[in-house]
Amino acid sequence: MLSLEKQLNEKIKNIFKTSGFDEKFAFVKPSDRPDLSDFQCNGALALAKTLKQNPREIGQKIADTLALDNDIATVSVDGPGFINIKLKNEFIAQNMDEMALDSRLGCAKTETPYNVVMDFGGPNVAKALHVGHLRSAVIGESIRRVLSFVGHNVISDVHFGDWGTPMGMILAQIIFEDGDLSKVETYDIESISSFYKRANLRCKENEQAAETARMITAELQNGNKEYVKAWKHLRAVSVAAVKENYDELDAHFDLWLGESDAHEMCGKIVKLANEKSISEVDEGATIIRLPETNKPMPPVILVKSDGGFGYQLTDIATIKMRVDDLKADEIIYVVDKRQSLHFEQVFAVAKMLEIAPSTKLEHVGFGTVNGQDGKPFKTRDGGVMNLKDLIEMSKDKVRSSMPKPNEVEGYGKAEIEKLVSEVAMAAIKFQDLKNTAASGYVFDLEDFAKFDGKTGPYIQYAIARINSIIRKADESGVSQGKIIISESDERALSLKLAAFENAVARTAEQKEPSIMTDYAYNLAQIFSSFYNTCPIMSAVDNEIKASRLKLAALVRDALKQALYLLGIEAPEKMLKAN
RNA sequence: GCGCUCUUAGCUCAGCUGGAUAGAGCAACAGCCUUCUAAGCUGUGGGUCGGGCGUUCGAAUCGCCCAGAGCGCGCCA
Repeated sequence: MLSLEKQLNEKIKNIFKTSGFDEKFAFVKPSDRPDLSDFQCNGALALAKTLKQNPREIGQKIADTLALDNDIATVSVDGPGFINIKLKNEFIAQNMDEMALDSRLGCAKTETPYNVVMDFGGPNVAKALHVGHLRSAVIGESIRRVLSFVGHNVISDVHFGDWGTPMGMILAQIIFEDGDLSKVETYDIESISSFYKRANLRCKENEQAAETARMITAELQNGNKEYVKAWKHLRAVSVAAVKENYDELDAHFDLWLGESDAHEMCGKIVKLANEKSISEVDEGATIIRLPETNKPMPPVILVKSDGGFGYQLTDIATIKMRVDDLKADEIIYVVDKRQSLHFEQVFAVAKMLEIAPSTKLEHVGFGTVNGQDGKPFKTRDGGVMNLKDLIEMSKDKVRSSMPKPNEVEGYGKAEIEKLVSEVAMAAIKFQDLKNTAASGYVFDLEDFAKFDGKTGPYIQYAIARINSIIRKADESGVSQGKIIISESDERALSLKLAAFENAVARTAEQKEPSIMTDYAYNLAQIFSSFYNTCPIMSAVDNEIKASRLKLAALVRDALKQALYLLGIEAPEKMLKAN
């Protein structure tokens, strides 16, 4: 089916076409003045500018034709030239009936599906995920779900940080403390992580230690058997730990490749750059200079003076692999926006090397999670907060508001814990996703355990209440019927439902999950008003009862789908302790 | 120094080709549970959209200047 808004746009487009107006202005948007109209078209204003004509006259011409349409209740031209459109209730109702039959809720699949490779997550060996990793995982996963719902073929790759200097630092630290690498394979993630922390400190203070670490890194990359063997263990343990984290976040990765997998290709890229004569050797490093602009554009270091590959080279090589092996039409990096210059450089080199001639490269940068001081968040001891701790904190808060296991029939320990997890994760993810990705936000521990107002649990709660009504309807044999719109809350709710497609489309276009959180919240909010003013099961009129039941079920479907697109679960019931 | 991104209600943030009375949530205050889960609903108060100039019939939105903040700028990733 075509969404209501799209149907309306078709009508307008036809009028523009027959009137000889540029069709690019032929579209409506939900009215800014709900007291005056359901939708407004500002096209006359834009047209007037290009045609140098009176906007009200153009608007009136369009409005007069539109008024003849059977689905339109009233059309008026107001103010400087807004075309205000009010739809007939029957048209909206019929649209809802169609939407209820459509498993995609009015969202047609794209006619031009792409192969999209998504690079998000970005975990590193020996580092547990912390709050800084939250955004990439949560935003990336949401965009992944949205793009694949829209119909693209999305492949996600975690792009594990497993090949840089930190590898040499850890190995060096272990050798420094143990004398050799003989005990490496007995170390778990905690000890590897603590080796890394000590390595970090030591290399900062001691230039000699840093030098040794770089040397070991280079030897590892050149295939030193002893180092490779130890490294394999570090990597395996880290991947296993990180997988657990991502499972809990419900972030899905099709590929678990890492920087190390691009190693061979890195060598080829260096060769290619040399053949094309775009690289040069400077101070012992192999670099590519980029065209001067008005902004600082440092050269890209392919090979460091110690012989190790630079991380930019890894990203460049990975682009080639994604284009060659995965046939990527588009590669999306969901990475901290502080890396924007890095990606600008990498994309520029990819272009110079002609390794991705028809692939769109895009960096979706997100802002940092900041502390009260406006700088990237640090705990009191100067460290970063573990993601696991954040999740536990939120779970504790949820758990304390829940009934104890077996207090509610069918809810033993396992069921309660599942519910606790679903609600806590909803609170955390929604809290993060409701912010525009590009802007950072101030970290407040309390925010991740809030369940009132514009939060994930609020939306889950709306769904749970609808589920409850539907269960009741099933028990008493009441079934859904044709939608009838008579109350203003029914009308408002229907119009919001009709906007689902628009919300999905905008989220996909802008790769901006906050558009979806906003929509989901507004829909849940309008439903809550409806819930209070329009009784369903106790409605006296059977037709109204059947209509409202169907409307409620449709809201549930839309909210569940919206939450799915955000990576959030929708529990059947929301329980609360007395 | 150069560049990028920002500055909207007490706090955290929206604001869809430039448009009509700039919107939410939280916090505050006042109501609503014998009625589909009160994690809810209804209402009230609260903003010279950082400052200035300009473009325009019209600017939170576009341009320039200023002030303030964050981030980035060759061998960490």
